[in-house]
Amino acid sequence: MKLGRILVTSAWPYIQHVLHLGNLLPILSADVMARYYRLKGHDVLFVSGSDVHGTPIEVEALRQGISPKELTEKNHRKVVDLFKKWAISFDNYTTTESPVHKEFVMNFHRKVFENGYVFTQESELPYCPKCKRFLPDRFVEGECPYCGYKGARGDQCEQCGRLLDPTKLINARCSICGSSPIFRKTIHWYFDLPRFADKLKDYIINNKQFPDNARNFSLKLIEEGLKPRPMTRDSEWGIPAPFEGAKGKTLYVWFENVLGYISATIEYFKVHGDEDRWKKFWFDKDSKILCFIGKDNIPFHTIIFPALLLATHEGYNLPWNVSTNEWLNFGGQKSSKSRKIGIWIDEALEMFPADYWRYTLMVNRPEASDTNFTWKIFLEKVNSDLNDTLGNFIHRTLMFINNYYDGKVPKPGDLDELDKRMLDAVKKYFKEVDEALNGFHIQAATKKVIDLAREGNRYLNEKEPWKTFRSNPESAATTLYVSVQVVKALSVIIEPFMPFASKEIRKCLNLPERLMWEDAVKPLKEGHKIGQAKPIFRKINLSEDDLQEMLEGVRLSMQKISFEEFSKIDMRVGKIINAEKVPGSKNLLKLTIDVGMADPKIAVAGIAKYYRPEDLLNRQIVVVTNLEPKKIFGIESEVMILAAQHGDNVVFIQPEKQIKPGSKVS
RNA sequence: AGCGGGGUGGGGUAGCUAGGUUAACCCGCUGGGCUCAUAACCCAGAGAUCGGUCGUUCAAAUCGACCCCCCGCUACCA
Repeated sequence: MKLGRILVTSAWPYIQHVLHLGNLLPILSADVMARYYRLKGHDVLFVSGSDVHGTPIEVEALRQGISPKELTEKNHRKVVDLFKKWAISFDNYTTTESPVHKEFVMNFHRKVFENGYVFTQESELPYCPKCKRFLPDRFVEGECPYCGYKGARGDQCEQCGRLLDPTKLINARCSICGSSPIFRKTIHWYFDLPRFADKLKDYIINNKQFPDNARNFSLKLIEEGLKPRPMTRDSEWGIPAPFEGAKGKTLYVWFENVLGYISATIEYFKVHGDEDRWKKFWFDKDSKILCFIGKDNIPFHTIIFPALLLATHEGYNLPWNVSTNEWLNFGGQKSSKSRKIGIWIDEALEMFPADYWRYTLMVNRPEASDTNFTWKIFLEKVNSDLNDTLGNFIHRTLMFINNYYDGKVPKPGDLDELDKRMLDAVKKYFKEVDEALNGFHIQAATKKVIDLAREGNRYLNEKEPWKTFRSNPESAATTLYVSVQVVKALSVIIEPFMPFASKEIRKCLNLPERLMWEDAVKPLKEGHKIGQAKPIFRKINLSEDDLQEMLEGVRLSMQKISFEEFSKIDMRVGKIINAEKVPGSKNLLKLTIDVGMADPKIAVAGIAKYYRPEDLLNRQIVVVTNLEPKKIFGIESEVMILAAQHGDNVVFIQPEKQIKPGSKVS
């Protein structure tokens, strides 16, 4: 591909919650490609933003007792901060609440209206009198008329899979408040989608780089016949529908969030000067629009968005490619916040560096079909690929130069067959990664990076410079000269995937932070002084169970409680004044504890396996005094002692010095 | 129910649109080598007749038909 202008976009995450790793896939894929294109020297702009409107967000805000604006601003800030930590190289990450976006969207739809692609139609839709709102189909629940399942939703019964509509449900109720919805007449504005069927078909057929999943699915939809789509909603949280008589209606999110690709471009150049330059991206025919999405977004990007652009008659560029990923499952199941399945992008970074995740996600990127995330795979990728193969190759090369050549790239002698083969391999892999990325085969490209390191390891083993250093110094010098060229190439070609590691390696090589793609194959000169070698990756010496436990720990520690909530827990120092086994139980001790009150308190604690009663007498410990009492083995336990547990080991918490029983712990 | 995608050695994937050498790669396993390096690296080997059946063809994992299984979508859910 010759140098050009490319707008890279990723689907706008709906920020009802923080995203999980699956949600991150399109964003991460877009980042890899944006970084790659920048390295190649293209004129790149990478934009996205938070999708903040719509009913699910209103409902979530209601649940949390805050306004949709507060909820989405809170989540947006959180997500912006996280994307930074994930090294997502957005040029502009904005939101659908941005004034630029709102204004652009309203003007855009006025245009579409003026061009005659919008009409109104009245319909009867479910309305909850108590919540005073119209309900999207999925927010109506009731009994399935076919299988009798009680929790069926107005769009579909999850039990029998049949498509429903809210009028069919028996005993329908509002899933927000539980009262019975009524059906109320309302008017909505519709987009006349069928009029674009032929143009869309041509567009999709002629865009050869569309992946199969997006193309086939879209063509099928067109063949089956497009239907007009309602553009408006009876909802307050959204962008006002800019049509006459549409007071109180907002635009359906899918008719505004995709336009964010344009408004975010406009906003970027507004902020950075050069206000008209956004038009280069959206109207110049040599500019490319490249969208990354998950497979659920296909029709919105291959049909609705292009149709909207066509409806303006203004000659917008349509998406050049819509690179679509399949799903990432967790242990075979879909991510689910409520069922605690999956890993969230904030938790992940509390566990391991971003590059570990970036690599694992890209090398396992679901392209042909859904893939599965398991700890086993994660361990394999990090330990075997990153640490043993890539990290170790770099380290052994740099250590050798540090230790044997005073940290200077040695002067090579004549190249033998193996040397030439190695240098050719660098060029070969460099080219293959290039080709793979150009074809959006990110998974394959990621694998090839490790393959190059593997080639490097093989080369070192065959050349054995640790032997030839004495027997044939010229050969050893050549070997290390060649090896360090491989390291340099790696430092460049891993950058799109692992920007942090790339930077680390550059530092070890004493190279500038910024290099271009082509620099990968430009040799380091002899005599170049490199820096100190240090391991780039660390092995994870944990079992799958350990990792799961770690995740759960991280998850707990991230569930922040307010100081007020914490203050409700009354913890005090107690002194054990009596301890005896609970008759009939294996692991229970009955402890009598002085907590500084008139009467001592009783605690029933499961520590008999770890402590003998006589060892506990007069020991000071920490107890929670205001937990609700609980009967255990017929004994009322009034307080709880604090203990730490790791696997099969349990120890209680003891003050570091003696202190008066009843002293408050905080 | 319809549609889309998938079913490849023990695990994970590629190949399959343009059918043709010993079905590729990673992990794991077995045996060996090396010691520069993060107990890492390298070599060799065992292991799949490519979901099933039928068909097209000189030749099929790759094309066609039917069947079974998994995932997703079916647009007023983002």
